[in-house]
Amino acid sequence: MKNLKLKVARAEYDISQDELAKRVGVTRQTIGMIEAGKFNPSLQLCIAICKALGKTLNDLFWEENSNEKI
Amino acid sequence: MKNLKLKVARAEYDISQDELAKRVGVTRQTIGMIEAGKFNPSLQLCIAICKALGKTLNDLFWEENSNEKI
DNA sequence: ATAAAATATCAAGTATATATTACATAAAGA
DNA sequence: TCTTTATGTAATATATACTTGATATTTTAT
Repeated sequence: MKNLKLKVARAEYDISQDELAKRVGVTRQTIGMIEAGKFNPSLQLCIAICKALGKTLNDLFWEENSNEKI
Repeated sequence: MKNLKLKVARAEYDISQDELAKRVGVTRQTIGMIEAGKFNPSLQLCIAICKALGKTLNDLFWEENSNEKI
């Protein structure tokens, strides 16, 4: 499934996929694939992305509605 | 680095590494390695673990103090 | 309308998460 | 003591995250 939260957070910071990729040490393609929901990033990469965008894991990678707590 | 939060959450539920592993569809060794901090799990596995233990990504996998926001 | 920048996507290669099998240790109970 | 359960760890195998390099399309600016 697409990760729109990531795309939005990147837009808030006004940085390109390429720029974010450089900041977290991966390639532009990897960021593109994550936003497109075409794969399953590692935890460390998710954390690096969150830090680069001033967000937390829950902000960018947690689907509230897929959680049955309430 | 060790993931004590995961070990504690598992203890709260009183389930073994093996039991948690079965619930999330991996092997006991994989859970053991994550708790021991010996590798970098995938996002989907982290999410599955969180759901099995009634926690969120931030609860189990986010290090508050490694975040420079404040 | 054209150029530049950003994104999408693809094929082939490398690195690493995860599985499988196995052995070892410690704790708990019979 | 002997057995069972939980855990740690290691070797080899496989699946897949991620890279590299390339082309194509879309968006934005001039």
